[in-house]
Parts: sequence; C-alpha cells; structure tokens
Amino acid sequence: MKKNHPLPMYYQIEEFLKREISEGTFQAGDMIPSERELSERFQVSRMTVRQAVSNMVNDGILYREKGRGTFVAEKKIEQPLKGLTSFTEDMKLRGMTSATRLLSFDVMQAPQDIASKLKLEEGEVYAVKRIRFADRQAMAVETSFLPVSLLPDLTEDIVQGSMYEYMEHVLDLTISHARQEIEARAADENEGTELQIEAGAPVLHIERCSYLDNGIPFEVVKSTYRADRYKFISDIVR
Amino acid sequence: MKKNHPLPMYYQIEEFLKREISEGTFQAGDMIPSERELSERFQVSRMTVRQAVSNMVNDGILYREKGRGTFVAEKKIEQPLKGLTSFTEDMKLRGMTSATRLLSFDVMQAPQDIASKLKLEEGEVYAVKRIRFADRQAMAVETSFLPVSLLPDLTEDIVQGSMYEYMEHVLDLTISHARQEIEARAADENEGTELQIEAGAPVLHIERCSYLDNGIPFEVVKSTYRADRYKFISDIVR
DNA sequence: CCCTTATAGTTGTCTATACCAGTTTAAATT
DNA sequence: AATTTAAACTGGTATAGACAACTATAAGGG
Repeated sequence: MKKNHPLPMYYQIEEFLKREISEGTFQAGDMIPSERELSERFQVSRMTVRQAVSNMVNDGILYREKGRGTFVAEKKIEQPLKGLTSFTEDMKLRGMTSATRLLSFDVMQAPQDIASKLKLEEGEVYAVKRIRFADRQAMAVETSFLPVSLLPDLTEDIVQGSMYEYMEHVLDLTISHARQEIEARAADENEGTELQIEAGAPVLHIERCSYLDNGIPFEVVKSTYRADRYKFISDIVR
Repeated sequence: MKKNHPLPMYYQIEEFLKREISEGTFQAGDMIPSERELSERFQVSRMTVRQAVSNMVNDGILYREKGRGTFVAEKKIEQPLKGLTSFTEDMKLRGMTSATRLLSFDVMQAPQDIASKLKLEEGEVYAVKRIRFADRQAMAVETSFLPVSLLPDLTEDIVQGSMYEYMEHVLDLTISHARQEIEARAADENEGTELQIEAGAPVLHIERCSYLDNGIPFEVVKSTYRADRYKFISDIVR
C-alpha cells in the first residue's frame, strides 16, 4: 500500500478485496472485515474504505446489510459473453484471424434514417464501408456511420485499425451499450459480389446503434454477414 | 427540505435534481449547479451533495467531467428491452396478438445434440412442436425440448398456454438466463409449407438454451421465423 | 428455563475541512 | 492583437470525527 501518489487509496483497497475474494480468502456469503477494521488496517479514514466498498457494491461484488456487515455476493453468471464487441474482438474470441479491406471512406450529409438514429438535426457523417475477412475468407460487408462532430479528426488510417480502441483510449470516450436489430435477408446483387455468394443466398443483416455513457449515440452500423459462415451468439437474462 | 429525520438529505437532493430534470429546468447536456453551490443552497456539506450526485451518476442520469462540471445525460433507452421473453410476451411487447397451434407433443429419447445441451446422460425429453401466429398470420415454427425429469407432469393443455407462467408460478422454478444462436437460412420444403412461404426464402433460425437460477438447463428451443415479418431486437452492454 | 435488557458491533448518514488535478476565464505580458 | 500567465472555478481524493439505526450477543431478572 503506497500512501502517496500512485493510485488512490480506495482503489488499492478495492484491489486488495478483489484479490482476497478471487483467492478464496473471502468466499461467497462470507462477511468481509468491517469498515472500521479495514480503515484501521490500512490506516485510512472510514469514509475512504466506504468509497472502496461502495464501488464494489455497485458492481454487485459485495452487498451490505445494515447492522450486520458487508458480505461477498454469489459470483455472477459466467462472464455474460462480452456483449458489445467490435468485429476484430468478436473474431478473436472465436479463434479466427481477422482482416479488413476498406472499400470507401466518405464524408456526407447524413441520410434521413441515420440522422434520426444519431439524433442529428442536420449534420455530416463519415460513411465507412468495409469488407471483413475471417481466416482469409469474406465474412461480412459493413457500413458505419459516425457523426463528424464527435470525431472531427477521423482518418483512413484510424479506420483501418481498431476504432473502438481509438475512441476509448485516444479520445477518452466510454462506449456504453447498443441496440441491435437482426434479420434474415436474401443477398442482393451487390452483396453477392462483395461476399462472393450468389444473389438470393440467405444473409444475416445486423443494424446496430451504439451509445456512449452519456447517452449520446455515436455510431450506426449496418452489417451483412454470410449466413453460411456466421452465427450470431448472445446471452440474455430474464 | 426537512433537515431532520424524515428522509436522508442526499435522497431529498436526488429528488430535487430529478424533478428539475423531468420538468426541463435542466435539460440533457446542461450542467447542473456545482457541488459547492448545491451544498450552500441546501445548507449541507459537499460530501452529502456528492452522495446524491454519485447515486445519480451510477444510475446513468448524470455524468461528471473533471474540471468542467456535472451534466445531465441523454435520457436512457426506453425500458432496456426485457431480455428473455416467451413468444407470447414478445408479441405483446410489439403490440401484436399472438396465437399458437400445437403440431405435435411427444415424449422421446433425447437426440444427441439436445441431450448434450441439456446435460442429460441419457433420458427422455418432451418434444413440443408449435406454429406461432402473430395477428393471425404464421410467424414462426418452433420445436421445444424439455427434460421429462424436470417437468414430470407436463400436459398438452399446459403447453397450449404459457409454459413460462406454469414453470415460474406452479412449479416455482426461477428462469434465469439463456444463450442464443441466431443465423439466417433458406427455408426448406417443410418450413415453407408450415410458414406459407416459398422454399428457399430467407428465414431467421434461432436456437436457444435456457437455464434456471441454479444453473441447470431446462429447455432447448429451435425456432424458425419468417424473415419478412420478424426482426430480432436486443440490447447489449459493453 | 425463558424473557427482557444492556451492550458492543455493524452499516447509514452527515459535518467541516483540506489539498490535488484538470478546465476555463480573465488579466498581464509581449 | 496574439500569447502567456495567473486566478477562479470544476470534480477527485482523503481526513477525523459524530450520532443514528439496526443486529447479535451476553448479562440479568422473572
């Protein structure tokens, strides 16, 4: 425990508690040391301990009972199959190598439906069209629409790499959630050519609108996946 | 603002802020008064104001930017689109009337893939095949497999009604979560006849394995939806 | 033996203050 | 006028206490 600068004390206490839980020192249902005890052990004020514990309660790792103590919660459902992922992350999870070919990168006036989904009165969007490859085979064709106002300095280079990475670590934006619509379609001529399948073959069409933690929508993606190679998997809770 | 007993001060401050937001005094993107200003206005310490604001930040109503201020978030997505629903519930949410026609109700030795997904060494399952209608039109054909061991007294009558209702309220089982695989296919002859579409038309095929809160799988459902009438919608978080 | 009553331990709420780090604005300087 | 600097904000972290509300346990009285 470093008392001075490096990391906030409450954060170090969180890490200590999480380590003890993962190592089994504190098991599900066990009471952890009381706030006063922890504050004495780490030589910090009780409010600081409370901040650490409160964060973990919010994360569902601990729960408090007034007058009794603070306890370790049952471990949550196996990591709910990380929900919102980029194509690159998704393929990695499936153990496949991914690649991308940029078809076009334009700035345009937002089409009606896109503007409404991105809540833009009027405004320009980037339109990024890419073909996604998995294990060297065309898997999907994908068009992303992003507001220029949010990402003023987007370049082709960034788009070629991991855009989520760029947004989260360079621009310091936090990606929060998305709503997705999935339907089956027959491939049209264009999609057929791009995905090297016959027109009329079934494809999986996914339209996703993603949001930042402040609730602002930042991306609409329309993807078309080859149905013979791609299966969409998700976990849901009741 | 009552200074003494009735409700905690931080709670009253939360209510004040929520009211101002819902009345439009503070709109999405607006900065709310600073913590120091609020603490002076309500004659409480800044830490108390922080507790109110922190709760609302955790709820996604507000967001903080260090050095700048605290702001009202865009109003969140309408109800997080209840995840795991039955066909009946799903159609109701979409504002459609639903109906079901039972095609067959059998007890059989579990097929290989079903047995493995239900974690049955060997054992019998109910196989329930149904056509689902929405607004009087065929929407999907669906086959459910359920272990006889878990639902020894399942009857045709129950299956005709709401099975989730029966499980949760009669058998007192708690349905917890499910994993779903979604893919696009071309309808085969059978599906075409049952759904009144041409063979080869695109359909959405969904396979779902559902679990109780104790982790035991209790149902595998294979559904085929008409692509021209059904779109699968889900919310996901990062 | 059962029931009541202290008592000690827990979280819940709150105070008044302090300093830090980042952002914006206004003043001072060039 | 443009640039730099300083001041005045903002939220982030932390202290050292205090009393209230609730729970479990141990002591005492019937």
